[in-house]
Formats: sequence, structure tokens, C-alpha cells
Amino acid sequence: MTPDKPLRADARRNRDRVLQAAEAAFSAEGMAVPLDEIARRAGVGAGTIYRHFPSKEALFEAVIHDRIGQFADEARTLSAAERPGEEFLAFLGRVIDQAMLNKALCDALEAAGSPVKPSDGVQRDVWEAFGALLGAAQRAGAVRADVDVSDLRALLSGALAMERHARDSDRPAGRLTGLLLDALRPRP
Amino acid sequence: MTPDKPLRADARRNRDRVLQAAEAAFSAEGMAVPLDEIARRAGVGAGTIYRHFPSKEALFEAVIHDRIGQFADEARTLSAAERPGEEFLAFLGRVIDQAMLNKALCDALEAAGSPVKPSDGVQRDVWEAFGALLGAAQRAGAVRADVDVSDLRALLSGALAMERHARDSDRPAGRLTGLLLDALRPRP
DNA sequence: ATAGAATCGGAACGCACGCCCCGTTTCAGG
DNA sequence: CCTGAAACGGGGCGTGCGTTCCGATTCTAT
Repeated sequence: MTPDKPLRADARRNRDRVLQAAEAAFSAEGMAVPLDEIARRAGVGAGTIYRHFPSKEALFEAVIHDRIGQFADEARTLSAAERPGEEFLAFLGRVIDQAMLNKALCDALEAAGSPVKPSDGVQRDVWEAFGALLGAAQRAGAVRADVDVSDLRALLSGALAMERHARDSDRPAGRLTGLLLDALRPRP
Repeated sequence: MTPDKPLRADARRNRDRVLQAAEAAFSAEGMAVPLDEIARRAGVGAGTIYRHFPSKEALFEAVIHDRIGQFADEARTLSAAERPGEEFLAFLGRVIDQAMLNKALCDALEAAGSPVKPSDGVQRDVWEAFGALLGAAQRAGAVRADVDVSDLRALLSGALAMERHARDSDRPAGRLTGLLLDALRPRP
């Protein structure tokens, strides 16, 4: 079993086209986009997608993997920063901002459905990194101690829901999320 | 056009059965429940439901109408209470608690999708009432002035998302929502 | 060039849902 | 009763999705 047998030229080309089309489509509409639509945009048939990715979810993960990994890396870096408390809150704000521009990110971040698939290394990785940054912020005294990483997942979902509504009703972005993040600070 | 022509006995009986089954089903699973399932539970055919309600959404509204109306009435009453500020925050907490026990309430409260149907009097009514209570709380100085009723919708959606996650990860209920509601108070 | 395998594409499948049709059953007034 | 109209119910339609299949096509090693 050779993990990376050289692909035929046209196969490699089509695989890249699919990834590119999927990135654009998922970014705009998230998992809700039909697979046929991705195939159409990539100029290939639906069967071609399944030759390269075993399922729609696998394609989604292939597209989102790098982006999510960047967040995990950033979180790990910031854990060792000088003032992890401030970095933590600013970082969450950036994550939310990015997710508002990229529906795929929303879906990936909110996909912490009850039964977290153990096979899903990306999810595990990103939340471990977020947890590390949260811990650092708490040790720095900038975030309440009674918050854990599962609270963080809930918080992110809530903030994303709030920002979606804010956008739909042309209210200034980030206000409610700012209130929520402020509420994470310990009582003064 | 006689608005309430006396229904035949079996028709009335089946209509009630449908409403009862729909209430239970919607309460447990929200709008996601298939209509066939409601028909099965009511012991009728799917066609019978459509004889009494023109669409699934109409059935949903018939089921949720009273419940939503109760919240609107309560909000109006509390607007005239002695300390509307405290009442406002406690009221929001109760609404969220109830919605966590009743997925139909969640769907109804979050159904403030971008294009609010003008025909939907129930939605309009409840949000007007919530807005009145919000205004009273603000006049009493208990809630920040820069919050409006569309913020309230966003806030409710966010809180419901957070509480859903909290339940899935067996975290104590209401903590994050409490934080969020506290953040609505003016700076001390 | 040619054979043979890898790849392609889109028609076809299975499923689930909201909704409608229509032969059959049940009610209620004369 | 008895009969016409009202109501029933479940099978069927249209839709949209993810997925699979297979004949046609294209690439590459010889």
C-alpha cells in the first residue's frame, strides 16, 4: 500500500479543481451546498469527486483542515505569549470574525455535536489548542476560573448565532460578542 | 364564509388528536419532526392533517400560538411591574429555560429569519411585547441603553445555542446565559 | 501506435420529506 | 333507515440530496 502513489496527470488536475471549487462553495454556503453544485463549478461529474474523496464530509474536512489547523497553531503560539489573557480574548474575536466571513468555518467550529467522532483528529487538535490558550489566560488571571473548554465551544456557538442575527438586522457587528467576551473576565 | 362552522364529530375528534400529537412531537423534536410521524402518532393519515391545516407551518403555528402568546402577555404585564429591570432579566432566563424544555419554542423564537413574514402576527406580537419590557427595563436604568429588540432576538438565539451545548456536555445549565444577561446591565 | 488500465461523467439509485389525490368509510339529517 | 355529503387514509407525486455504477474516454508504458 503506497500512500502517495503518483496520480495520473488528469486525475491530479481534477482533484485540484474539485478542492478549489469546494473551498469556494463551502466558504460561501457551508455544508449546505449540494455536491452536484461543487461538481458543476469544478467542471467535473459527481462521480469524479467520489473517486478522490470517500464522502462529502471527507471533502469538507480536506478543505477545512488547513484553516482549522492554522487556528490551532495560533492558539498554541499565543499560549506562550507575554499577556495570554488579552491575547485570548482578541483571538476569540478574530476567530468569530473569520467565521462570519466563511460559513465553512462556522460549520466546522459548531460541529462539536454531542458525539464527537474520536476519529476526527482535526476537531480534537483545535479544541486542545484552544483549551491550552484558555488555561494560560486563566493562569494569567484574565479569565474566570470556572470556564472550561466545553464552555468555550458553547460560547463560540452562541457568539456565532448572535453575530448572524446582528448581520441580518444591520446592527453593528461585534457588539454583543464583545459584551459576552467581556463577561468572561473575572469580577473586578 | 362562516369562520367556525360546527365540525362533524369525528372531524373535531381527529383535529384534536392531531393537535395533541403535534404538540408532543414538536415539543420533543421541533419543526424537524416529519409530518408522517405526527400523523402516525395521532392515528390518522397524512391527508387528514392537510384537511385541517393548510401546511406544516400552519400546524406548527397552531400548536405554538398559545404558548408564545403567554410569553407576550407576561412581558406586557412585567413592563408595568415595580422593578421592570430585575423582572426583565429574570423573564429572559425563564424564557430560555422553557425553550430548553420545548424544542418547538426554540424553533419559534429563533424563527426570526431574515425575511420576517409580515403576516405572522404571532411573531410580531411577541417581539413587540418583549421590546416594551426591554424599554421599561432600560428606563429603569437596569439595562444598557444601546440595546434594541433585534439585539434581543440575537441574544436569545445565542443563549439558546450556548445552553444546547451546555446540556450536551453536562455542564451546569444557565451559567453562560447568566453571564450573558449580566453583561446587559449598565457599567457600574 | 497500441493495449490495457486508470479515470471520467452523468445517469441511475435509494431515501426522506412535504404535499395531493381519490377510492372508501363514516356521519347525520330527513 | 338511507342516502348524500363530509371526512378519512395511505399510496403516489415531485423534489432534492448523497452515493454508486458502468460504458465511454483518456492517459501512459511499451
